[in-house]
Amino acid sequence: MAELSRASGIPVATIKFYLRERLLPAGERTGPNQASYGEEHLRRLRLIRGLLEIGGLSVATARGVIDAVDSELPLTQSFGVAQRAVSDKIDPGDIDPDALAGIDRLVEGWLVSGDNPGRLAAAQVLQTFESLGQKDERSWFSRYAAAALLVAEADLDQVEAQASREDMAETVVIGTVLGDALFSGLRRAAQEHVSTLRYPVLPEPDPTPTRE
Amino acid sequence: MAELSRASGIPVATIKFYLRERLLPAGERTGPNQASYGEEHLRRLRLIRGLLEIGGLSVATARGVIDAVDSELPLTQSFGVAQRAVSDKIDPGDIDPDALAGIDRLVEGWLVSGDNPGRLAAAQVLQTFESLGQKDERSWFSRYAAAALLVAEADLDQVEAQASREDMAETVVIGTVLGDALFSGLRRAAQEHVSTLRYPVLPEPDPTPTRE
DNA sequence: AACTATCCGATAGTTATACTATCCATGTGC
DNA sequence: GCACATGGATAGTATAACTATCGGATAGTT
Repeated sequence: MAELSRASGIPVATIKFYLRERLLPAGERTGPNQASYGEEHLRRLRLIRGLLEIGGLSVATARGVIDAVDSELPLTQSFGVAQRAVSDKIDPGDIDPDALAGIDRLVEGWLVSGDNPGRLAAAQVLQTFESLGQKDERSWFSRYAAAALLVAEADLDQVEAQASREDMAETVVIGTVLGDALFSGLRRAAQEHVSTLRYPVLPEPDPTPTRE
Repeated sequence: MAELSRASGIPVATIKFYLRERLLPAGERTGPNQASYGEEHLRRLRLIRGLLEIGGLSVATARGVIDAVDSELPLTQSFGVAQRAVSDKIDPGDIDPDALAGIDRLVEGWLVSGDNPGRLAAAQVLQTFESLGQKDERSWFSRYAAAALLVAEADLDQVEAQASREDMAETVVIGTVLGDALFSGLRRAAQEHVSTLRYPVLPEPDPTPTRE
């Protein structure tokens, strides 16, 4: 275990904590008080840290996500499980039906079930925007929807490119969790880019007075 | 204050807490122990709840974001301020230079400064994907970059559509924070859509045995 | 065999965050 | 005149994610 700690950079006490929380499977016992850990444990630790630090998941949520990877669910369901695990529960009851209808109009033609957590989350955002009086946000949002579709296609393609079912399931899960972080990072970079393009920094007016 | 609590659905104790934390400006004093709150306070409360609940920000981070709205910064800097407020500090030192280079190649041609928090965050994600052995993720990511660019254009357009500088600043901020939530919601919906398209639910095989 | 170091597992403690509840001195409104 | 609300300050609570310590046992060293 000390070795695992050294290799991963995570303190022993924390590794024990993850074991207790069933995020990390127990090592192979070599004696009543000895166990050995292998490459898979190191890999799993990296996954855990990715989910917690980058994905910002709670330990409980991360356990759900990891269980989904380990489960033998058909792939088509893995997305749903991963999505539900990372989305915090939203009571459809306290979402403005108008906002829900607004989202549905935005994604017209999409095959989305009524309890898709993303649909509810998007409606919540729309509701907040409207209550803040943001104007004409629907056309703004429709461009988000178009981009989301592109990304979703990319996600599915990447999943299909995996060799085995386990690899696919893992890609679904880390794609769902870390994909959010990736996109928001790239969006921030793109915002700076577009902003710089549109409002070029004017050449600093020369502080040296012109000679005359 | 009781009235503000009733109108917003937020307990008085919590409103006091927000006042203490300087998320909410003090009401207009009508006496040494009396103050009145107006529409703007209600609006601000809604903004606060949106940032905390939907955006998932901490109170401290939300204060930074709100200060950015209230500040008189030129708009071009508001994005940077908002981005820095919502991104957790990443030490560029513990990011694999290869991952950074990978992201830079992905966004080749973009005008992005070296310390853009999104660039660092994206590199961190790339690093995690690579350490998990995800294969061929660069081409996957490049499609994210293309989508991010679309969204960033939409963001800037929406900001430009605002009437006043304050409205623009607020749009920058809520767009930065809530836009992440919106996109990930729409992405989840789109994933279900694309997945359903590609793997249609087979018509349930009829459980009734055929007569013969 | 003695001794030291390490291990596992359990338990308890710590820190940070976001509230939430209580007090109290004042002041308002009937 | 007086019950009651208000604002401000202070203290308490709940949860989450670690982190530190302890005890019994075993492994390796000599």
